[in-house]
Amino acid sequence: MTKVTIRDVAAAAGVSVATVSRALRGLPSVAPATREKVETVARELRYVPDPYASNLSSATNDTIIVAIPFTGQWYYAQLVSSVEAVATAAGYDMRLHVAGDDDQRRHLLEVVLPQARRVDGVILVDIPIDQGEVHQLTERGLHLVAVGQHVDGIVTVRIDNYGAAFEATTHLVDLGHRRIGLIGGMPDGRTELSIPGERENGYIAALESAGIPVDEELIVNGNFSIAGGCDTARQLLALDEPPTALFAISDEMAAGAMQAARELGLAVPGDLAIVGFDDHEFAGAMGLSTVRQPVAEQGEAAMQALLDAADGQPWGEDRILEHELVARITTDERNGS
Amino acid sequence: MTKVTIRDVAAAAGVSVATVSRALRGLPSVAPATREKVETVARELRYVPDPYASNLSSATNDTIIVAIPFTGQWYYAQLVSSVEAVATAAGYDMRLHVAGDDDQRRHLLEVVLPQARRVDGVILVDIPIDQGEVHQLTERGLHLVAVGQHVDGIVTVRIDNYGAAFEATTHLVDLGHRRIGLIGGMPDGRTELSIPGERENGYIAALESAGIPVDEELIVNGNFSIAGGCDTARQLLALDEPPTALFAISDEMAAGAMQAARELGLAVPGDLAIVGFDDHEFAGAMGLSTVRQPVAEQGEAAMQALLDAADGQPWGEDRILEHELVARITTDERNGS
DNA sequence: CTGTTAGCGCGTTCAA
DNA sequence: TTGAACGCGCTAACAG
Repeated sequence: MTKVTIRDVAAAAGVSVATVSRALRGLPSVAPATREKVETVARELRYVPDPYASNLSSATNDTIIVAIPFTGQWYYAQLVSSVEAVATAAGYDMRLHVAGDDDQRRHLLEVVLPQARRVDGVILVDIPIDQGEVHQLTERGLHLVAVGQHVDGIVTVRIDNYGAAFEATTHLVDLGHRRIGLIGGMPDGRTELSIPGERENGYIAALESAGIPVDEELIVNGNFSIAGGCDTARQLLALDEPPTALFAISDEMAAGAMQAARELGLAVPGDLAIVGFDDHEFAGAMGLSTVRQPVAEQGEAAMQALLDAADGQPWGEDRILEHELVARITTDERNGS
Repeated sequence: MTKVTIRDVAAAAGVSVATVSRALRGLPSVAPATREKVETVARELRYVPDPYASNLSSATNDTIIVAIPFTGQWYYAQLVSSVEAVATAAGYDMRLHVAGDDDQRRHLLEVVLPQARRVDGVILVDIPIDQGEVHQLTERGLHLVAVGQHVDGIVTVRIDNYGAAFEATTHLVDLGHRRIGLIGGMPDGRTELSIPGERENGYIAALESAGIPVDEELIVNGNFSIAGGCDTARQLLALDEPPTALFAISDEMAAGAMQAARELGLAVPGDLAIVGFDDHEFAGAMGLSTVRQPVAEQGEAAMQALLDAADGQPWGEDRILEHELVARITTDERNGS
């Protein structure tokens, strides 16, 4: 790695390093001829500033951290990828941090972030945080944005999980179902996510507003995985009075439920209707009815909110994006197969 | 962001900054008592070294770049995630670079990487690179590792794509199929990936070794997407003499094919058998027969190869990992539905 | 074993 | 408009 430094450029251009620095960053007070000379030389020498050195001396950082609970899941991958696009376009570096269980969460919020150097913003995706922690971090000058679940005191980008679950359940009710199972619950190792609860409340409210009694037996925990969805669906379908429809609060779990139905020889939607949540890229191919949430838009909005905050704009209300019920084959009444 | 520097620690501990640096990094020549004192003070002050400053002065970097053609795809997300785990454990920072089309690829290889500062290794995932470019980069001191497709002169981690495709096709032949369509081709905007060709060759060889003539009409380009798989499957099934089985060289395309079959009212595997490639997380739930390739292992092996290279070990042969045919419902002869 | 002296490569004062 | 000097926070070389 031969390295061409700002000094080499200065020498070759016959000016001082300060002038090179100014010229290359487009600062005003540089004679046009000088600037052009410097730019030419820099290009010839293939000079690129060392970001470490430059950040070190300028005390700016232009780096943000995105914290997610899990890696490898479609939803988080999409989200991160959309944040990254906006961040890169704005000249920011993005770093990823995974904080799944409560220990990791605490470590992130109380060790990594408070001590983080060269970081000016954090996007917390489905990461619970209490007011004391919020205070500690904002006082340190960190800008915070939450995605997914609401956090008091900081900008939150999310959808209406309650309303979306209400619509999904009502869709099943409208098809005539009265025994509707809910595959909900927390991902493994988590206990304090609010999103599953919000969706469960939407489910319950929809049943109540349709005059259908809520049966606790029909509410199970599928831990947000395909395998979990499969297991819990099997369990629900083994009940004395099994459900005729299932609402899974993630498409992974819905896919698992479809697998369980197939293994049990049940026709979907003939014997069992299924609705998922997210509109995973595979949902269309599987014919899975689901609630679409705008994943990339949430990532973009979150990064934009961070940029606004860094720009000195005060935080406003939660930014609530639109969801949409997408009815496909797994709830198609004309399709009995 | 109040910042506590090494000087604060030195002052509080009553020693010099050099001693603090040595003590905290576990270097040998430090008195046990001094070390303990320094460590205590550092902990109380919540001191963490600034990585930028430390890299700047040590001229080490401990950063690698992973280059992938696309973002958001399951295969690449898994791979990156597994590289990241090994990199983090080894104390390396990982940066991600997306180089999809040929312009981006050229920009990466001829601008970003040659000029990259503070980077000591690159993992190229399905990124073609010619010998001149390899030379230019290795001469600059960069360690290179390829994943997916073979590259002359550098360590490559991959599977036997030819053999895997041969097995998948033979599986269909063994089930009695003689008209077998291939959904292959390049992802949108790419022209020089070798993997699709290798799999296509495996397909052709399997047919020939079974004495089945190769029909060019049955070989189509699904550009590695769900939508592409759906479109091309529709196209194949509309032929005068349509195939009774399809081999798609990615699970996404296979899923698209399943969707097309359903829309056309064809039973799978009764009317149409389907085999995919990758063993995507959704393949099990869909009952899709496929070729499993060890995704995470490839990422781990690649990062390990990079560490070995940084350690001065010479590159050896290609590291070829095992694949495995996973027969599920879409090729189950007992299942006519 | 420890402290002092030099930088790493850059941005940012000040004078000039 | 330009340049010299200083400092960012840390590690490396040398003394002692």
